[in-house]
Amino acid sequence: MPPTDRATALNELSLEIFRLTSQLNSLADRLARDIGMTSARWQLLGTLADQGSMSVAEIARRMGLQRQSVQRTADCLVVESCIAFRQNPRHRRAKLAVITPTGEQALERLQQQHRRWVAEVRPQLDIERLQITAATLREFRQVLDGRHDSA
Amino acid sequence: MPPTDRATALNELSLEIFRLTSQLNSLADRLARDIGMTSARWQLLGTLADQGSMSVAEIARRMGLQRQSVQRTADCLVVESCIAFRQNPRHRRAKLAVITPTGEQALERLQQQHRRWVAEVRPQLDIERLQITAATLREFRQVLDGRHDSA
DNA sequence: CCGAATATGACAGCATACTGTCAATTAAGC
DNA sequence: GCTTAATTGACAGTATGCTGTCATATTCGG
Repeated sequence: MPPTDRATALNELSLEIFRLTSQLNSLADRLARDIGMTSARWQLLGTLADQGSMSVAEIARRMGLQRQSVQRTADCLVVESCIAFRQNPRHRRAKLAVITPTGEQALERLQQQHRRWVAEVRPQLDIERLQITAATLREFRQVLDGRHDSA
Repeated sequence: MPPTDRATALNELSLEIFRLTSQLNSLADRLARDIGMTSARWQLLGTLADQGSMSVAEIARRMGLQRQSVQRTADCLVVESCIAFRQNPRHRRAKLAVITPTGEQALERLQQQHRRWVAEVRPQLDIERLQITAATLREFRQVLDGRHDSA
């Protein structure tokens, strides 16, 4: 197989990933709009719910984003009373983000919306294929991760 | 398989897609930085190169973005003399974007950088798996879309 | 042929990603 | 223990998605 085909395959996959990102963000924004939430804030809230309490830098690493991006989203969530920062016994500067009752309530409603949507699309999805796809993407990402010095 | 697992699988896949989008954009920005280009502009330029000449609205549909987002990126590329708008015989308002010689030159250098990168990661990628993955993602996207076009 | 619906571009505003820089804190090495 | 490096949060600036709205151009139904 000539290198051209390989480049084409990579481009096709990349393009598909970009399109899907738009679709997923759009969907999440739509599901979250009724309760005044957005895709990015929902993602942060969900990550925090999985882990209990984390510093902003930890959340960023977990989500694969820059620290500063997460910081701003977190500040928004604090303003909306969905999360709060409490002192971190292990680090004076890096406070721990925790979900507030208001945040729990919002998340519950978001998850409800999400479950409803999953029920809708369920018949059209082969769950095992999606799992295999996620695993392949994870490997692909790790290849990209190991190449920061290419230029 | 209980619905919880299904939702988890969807979340895992979505998270992976978001992470990969960050990685891919970061990579493209890095490869393009030397020649003063960015990921988004490179993508637009590449799409235009594939198709010859298109209106902004056509490019947007092709890339799965909003018309207005593409318009602004296109305006940047005009300022940088990489593309130009010429009259459209079929539509007085919707002018056709075309690549200028400057744009061709930039694209050639970008593609050179890209080929170099592909050569680097080649040994670590199973091209057929990536193709299968892209196909699965396309189906997934079409479920989200609620339609079945084949872009 | 004409009026309504649709498509398009222009402009404005916003959400959220990025980078860069700085000071404060913690961790690591000698 | 002290110096140096790495981590963290804060702040500023930029890139690029989104939505909303308006005027204009095109297309379509009757």
